[in-house]
Amino acid sequence: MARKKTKVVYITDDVTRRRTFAKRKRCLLKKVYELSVLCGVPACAVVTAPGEPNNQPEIWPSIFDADNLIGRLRDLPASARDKHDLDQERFLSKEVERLKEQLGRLEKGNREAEAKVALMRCL
Amino acid sequence: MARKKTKVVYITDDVTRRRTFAKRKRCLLKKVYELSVLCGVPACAVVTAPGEPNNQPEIWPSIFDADNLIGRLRDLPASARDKHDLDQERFLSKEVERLKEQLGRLEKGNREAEAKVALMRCL
DNA sequence: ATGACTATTTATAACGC
DNA sequence: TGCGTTATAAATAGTCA
Repeated sequence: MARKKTKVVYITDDVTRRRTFAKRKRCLLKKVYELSVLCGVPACAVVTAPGEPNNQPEIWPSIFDADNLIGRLRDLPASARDKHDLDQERFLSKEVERLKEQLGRLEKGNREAEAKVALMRCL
Repeated sequence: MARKKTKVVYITDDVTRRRTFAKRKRCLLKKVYELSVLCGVPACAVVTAPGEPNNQPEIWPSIFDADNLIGRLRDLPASARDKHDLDQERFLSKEVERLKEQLGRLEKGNREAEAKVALMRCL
């Protein structure tokens, strides 16, 4: 994104990819930290590098915080279940549906498409 | 960070903080997406805004992926986490396996919820 | 508050060692 | 393979519509 505008596609050259990974990972975690502090909100990020040498997973703020935060979110719908069964039923059906789609994509090994779709949901 | 260099401290002004939150959250999720695609690595981010209006947690790529990724790291023995890594193929296989287990649990939960609703209709 | 618009600060791709 | 440096691309704080 500097000297030259780059497309968001997998970097095939090992050296370049590892270098980009290291740089961007660092900045990403910094951004998560800044957002968390500036806005006083819980946030976490996890990045791993399977298949790479020296693949320490990077987790911010910590694996415990991350696990805790995500676990809480995951359990939220469950706690609402007792009070709103109809909503919950709908929720579960949707989640199962989504998981099935996800499963299909994973089996095809099409993670990029999945990532794009996920991003579109967020933007 | 533009017009004026800002310190990384909690933004007390509600309007400013919410605006900053919205802008930065969007960019952050984009960064996670880019890193994931550029380097072909699993990554996730979670951001929430408790106490704010419209505080849907933002999770990328999805809560299941995030939970999966973090759970996997948590469950890994420290030695495996530090020294070695799964190659991409084994990684994907494991992910699929885990998703299938999750799918089974969800379906079970869904059946139970459906049964509950059906029961309520009779009472 | 929602979106567009800069002036600046940051992030970073390509180099250089 | 790793670090600095530098020229660009991106992000973004403040502002106005």
